[in-house]
Amino acid sequence: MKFNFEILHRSDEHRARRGRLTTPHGVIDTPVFMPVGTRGAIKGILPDRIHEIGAQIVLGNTYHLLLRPGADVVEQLGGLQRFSGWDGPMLTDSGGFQVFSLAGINRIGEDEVEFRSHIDGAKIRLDPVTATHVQNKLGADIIMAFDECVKLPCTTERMKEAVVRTLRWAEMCQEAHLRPDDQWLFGIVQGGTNKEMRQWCAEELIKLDFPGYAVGGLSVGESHEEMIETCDFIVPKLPPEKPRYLMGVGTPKDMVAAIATGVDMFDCVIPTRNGRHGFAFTSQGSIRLRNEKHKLDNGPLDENCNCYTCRNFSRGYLRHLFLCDRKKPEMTGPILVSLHNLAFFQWLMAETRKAIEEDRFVEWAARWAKYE
RNA sequence: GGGUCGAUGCCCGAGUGGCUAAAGGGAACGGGCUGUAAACCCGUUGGCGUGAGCCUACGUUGGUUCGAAUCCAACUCGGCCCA
Repeated sequence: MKFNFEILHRSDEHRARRGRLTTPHGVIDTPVFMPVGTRGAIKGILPDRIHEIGAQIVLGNTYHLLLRPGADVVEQLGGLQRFSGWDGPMLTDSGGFQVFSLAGINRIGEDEVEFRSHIDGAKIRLDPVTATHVQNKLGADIIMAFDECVKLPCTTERMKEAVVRTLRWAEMCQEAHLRPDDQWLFGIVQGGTNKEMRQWCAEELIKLDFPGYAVGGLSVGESHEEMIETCDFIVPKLPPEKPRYLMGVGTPKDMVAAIATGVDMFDCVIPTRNGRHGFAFTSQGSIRLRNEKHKLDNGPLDENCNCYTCRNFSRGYLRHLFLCDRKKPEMTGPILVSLHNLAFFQWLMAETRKAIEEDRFVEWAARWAKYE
């Protein structure tokens, strides 16, 4: 049994689920937060620390790895796990998000997207079949359909166009998929905050019977309330026995609220990016380390955290690492704060799982609704 | 002792009659970051006022002028050169 997903606990009071996802490279407890390692590395963090903080799965990105070093290179160097020194489960994004995030320098055709490489300006073509085959070569346990993520707000016509494309591409990805026994391919529900679009997209994808479903196209500018409202509408319509993944989300508040709608998986660059920028998440709220009030603070980032950073370094020291040269912090600072943030996100998920198991999720979620 | 150059906001430094509360940089302070083109980007930084605006500021004192950081004189301090 290479793959399996089981719900270990649920409650009648809410839709949060405590689950377990089994993959060829290991077991993942859900709800789960997946650190992002776009180019085959989580910026600043070595794999042993990723294990230490309890992360069970990390992300990679098709677009970036396709540009450099190329899917063949990764494949010949043993696949993404061997290549990146991470032996646990992995998930690769399809590059679909780059269609959106690199908007303005790309052309979207019926069945392909042309990018201008951000590295050297060369024209890069990506299509559903290529994106799938690249992900087959990279070898992650979970791979994603190549979708189109539209920037919000947008017209209904534009959204419909993207959903039509996403649906057609989803089927193409499924047909092109070369390793269905080793890699689970997830479909992605698009539709922005438009419920009609969301429902239609979900219904059509469900007909294709993917082993897991993602909700894409959120956290792209809409409010927290709109995002959660959309999840609250669409997540319960996804097959309950399959994993649900809310892509690109999010903040602690976003994630706990989304778990309440039935989401099982998250990924976000926020803990690492913000960590590099001197912004720490803690159980007591967030901290901007550059702020003067931490200058003489000898305490850890988070009294309740047991991560390497919190065990060994004070806020005052971390602040110093960011401010000893404002233009170019001591690299240890970004590394230590990224590590802490990831550890905090793992702690948050572990505690949330426990809260679900112990039937005190509602109370737990209320606490995080007020975060920040 | 003689000559010469200089003294600008927290620091460095531009400006050499009005468009100057004064370029630019540093430093300090603050904000942003949600499937990573991001160890990045953006603000604020004389005082008071929400604001129009008012006040105080370009070493000191005095002068020229409608008007001076900018021109003149003396002085104070500093750099360099000559004795």
